[in-house]
Amino acid sequence: MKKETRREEIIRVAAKLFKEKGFSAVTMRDLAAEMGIKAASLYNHINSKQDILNDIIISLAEAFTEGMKLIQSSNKNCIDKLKQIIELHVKLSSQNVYGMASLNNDWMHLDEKLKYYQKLRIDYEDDFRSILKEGIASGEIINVKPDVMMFSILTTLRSLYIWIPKKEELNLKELSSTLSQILITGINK
Amino acid sequence: MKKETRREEIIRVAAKLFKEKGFSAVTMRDLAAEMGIKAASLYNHINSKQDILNDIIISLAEAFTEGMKLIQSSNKNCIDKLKQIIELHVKLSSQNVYGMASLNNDWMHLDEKLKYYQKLRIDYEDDFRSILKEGIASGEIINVKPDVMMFSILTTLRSLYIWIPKKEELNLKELSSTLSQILITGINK
DNA sequence: GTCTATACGAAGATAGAC
DNA sequence: GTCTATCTTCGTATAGAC
Repeated sequence: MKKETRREEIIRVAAKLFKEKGFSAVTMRDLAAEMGIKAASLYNHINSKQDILNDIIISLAEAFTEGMKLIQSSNKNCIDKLKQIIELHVKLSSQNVYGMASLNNDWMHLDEKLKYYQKLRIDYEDDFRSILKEGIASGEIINVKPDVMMFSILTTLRSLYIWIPKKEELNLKELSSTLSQILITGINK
Repeated sequence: MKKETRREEIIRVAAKLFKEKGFSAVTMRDLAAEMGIKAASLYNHINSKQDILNDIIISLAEAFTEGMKLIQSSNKNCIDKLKQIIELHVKLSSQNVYGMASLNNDWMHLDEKLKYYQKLRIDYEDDFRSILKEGIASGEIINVKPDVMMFSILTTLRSLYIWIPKKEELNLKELSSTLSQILITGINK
């Protein structure tokens, strides 16, 4: 794999700080200190603090969009598509725990990219809801409000970043299948 | 009901702004403007910006703790206790949508109250987990990792504030029971 | 690629008049 | 209870030397 550029290193470290305190509470001096350099030096690699946030959030949002498009175009049934969505969230969240925090909590601080981000998010949710509605129509899924189902599943998946780093072992395959069981078939006997 | 004091009004308006932009991104000048006064005037009613956050978060966290203690001391079975927890979250979240945002996203900006908040949260999660473990022992609940179950249910409940204000009708009883169905018995047929 | 020096504005908060 | 005026610190960002 390619060596990490200085810019990528800055963005990675920034995401970690953003997760701990949020975008607004992290200063360029904080970030520089964490990198072991002076704040002014950061500007040789990035244009602005905003640019860092844009990069973190948009690249992740696009990864989710791409994953969803792949799942949609598959010929699986709806329950299997849901399982694939769960796997997608587990995979992307575990690969980029810090970025997921910004995606969830700091998207409102995007500037030029805000509209674009919001479109990606709405499209993603529309695709998700479509899968649930198909499942209801085909009889695979219970006929209760798809909005509430989507909200329930998606907020769990979107919060994975909070919780994944706390688990030592972290067998991702196992986590995906446990989550699938809980989210799809429930917890009662 | 008692008339809202100026201090309570400030805290209510602050919580609304904190939900939109986060604690760190809201300035005392923003808050004053929203109140129709000057920033200096705020300090006749509150001691500091920190104080506002403390008030918002701690009062909510204590309400959750109180609710959990009541549920625990009841003689219901575990599934019914879970349903009561869901009702508790729906109730408190709908009563204080803005405060829930701070509770979820800005708790790390607490100062003196941080330790106390963290204790309340950990105790709450311990109580929640105990209920799940009892349910597993009694055969009411499937025998999969209680941590993953708790995470899944609790993150959904903690995110209700994002979603509740978007629903026009908002029949709280109905929302609680739909959520109970989805979270407890799953979504598959 | 990093530094020092610095510009410029905005932050939280206080003093004291009305 | 609110105002104006102000203090002090800290924010992002740039210029130019090394």
